[in-house]
Amino acid sequence: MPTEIAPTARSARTRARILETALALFAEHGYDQVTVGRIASAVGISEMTFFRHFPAKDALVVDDPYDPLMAEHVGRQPRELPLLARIAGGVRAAWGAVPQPDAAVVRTRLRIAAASPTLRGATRQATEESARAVTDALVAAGAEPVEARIAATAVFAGVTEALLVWAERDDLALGDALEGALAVLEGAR
Amino acid sequence: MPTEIAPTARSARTRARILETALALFAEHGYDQVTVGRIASAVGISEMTFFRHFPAKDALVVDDPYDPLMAEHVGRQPRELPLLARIAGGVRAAWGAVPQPDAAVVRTRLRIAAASPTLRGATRQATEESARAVTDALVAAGAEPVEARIAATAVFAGVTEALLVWAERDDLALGDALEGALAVLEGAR
DNA sequence: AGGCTAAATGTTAGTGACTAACATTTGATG
DNA sequence: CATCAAATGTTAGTCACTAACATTTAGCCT
Repeated sequence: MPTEIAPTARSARTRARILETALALFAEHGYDQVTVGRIASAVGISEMTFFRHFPAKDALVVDDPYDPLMAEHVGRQPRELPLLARIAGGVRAAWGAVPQPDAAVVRTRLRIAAASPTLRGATRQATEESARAVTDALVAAGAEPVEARIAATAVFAGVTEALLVWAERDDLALGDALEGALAVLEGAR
Repeated sequence: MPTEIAPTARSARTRARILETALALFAEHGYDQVTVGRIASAVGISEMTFFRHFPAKDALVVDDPYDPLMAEHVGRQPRELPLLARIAGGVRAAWGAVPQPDAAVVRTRLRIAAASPTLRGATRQATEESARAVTDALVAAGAEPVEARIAATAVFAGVTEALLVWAERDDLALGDALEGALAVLEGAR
């Protein structure tokens, strides 16, 4: 029998309980005020078990599953465009192709992230991986590697900033915030 | 007599010794392998004294004194240009106006930073402040605040990435690396 | 030179994120 | 129901960083 890759149902349940409990505590008291020990005891597990399900405290808030999709769409953009425009266009296309996430949940996470300098750093760190995926796609499409890397980093930093701005507000649609950022990054503003 | 603002000579000497010792240790063993305790004992001081001179371990590597200058030059760029181009132009102008730093020292620091994920995060975090300074200058010059913030974040992320790329190489002049990044960010590529 | 005072440094004790090694429980499966 | 692996627990430790309080050092005035 091959090694079990998919997590057990039990494991998945524990993980979900940790996440749920932690986000609620963060939203109420602030990320930095809630220790891992407090989360663990609220869930009814040991600290050690927490770290078996999440590699770090910040992994509770920072997560970013869209990289491959964005890389794919960026790779398909017309090569004549400047790099920034190709990436922005790819992000726009990927956004249109993905099921719209639950804005309330995303906003909760991003608000938590925006409120803590520690977490803003971790969030930016996470964009490094998105940028790398997109860089690779551009290079595969013939772009110069250093230029691709710089352009991808810049666009994702800008998009991340737009998400943080959006999270802080109540009067803005997620799609509009994204579109505004992409316009800036395409040089339209 | 007014309160002494400037640090004492003794304090400045201690600070310099810490910095020197630490950078040498980092360059030899890697940032994450060198504990604060090790730095302190190499210098011949207590850990506590270390933290009196530097707020955190990463402050030894991450430092960034050019913000006001860049904000000033960005504020002077022609308002008709797109935001990215204004900021890129301002960075270019500021770079021309500043005494060229000792490339070897800068490279050492950036190499240390590039080699550790922790530190790359801290470096990016530090660019947040540059971006804010420039954002304020743009807003003062009439730009829309959210757009300015996104553009500034993107440009500084790109420039930072260019510096990290440069540090990894031996065959590239600092000015050329910067110029290449600015060209990308202006949409010229 | 000799003492005064403030800045610099040291000591001790603690918190919080994380890790390693090893023991125990739990649950699905034959 | 016995079994075996996955999940969890326990204990002990490291490292960055902080707080409170004691001690030393160095410039300065008489």
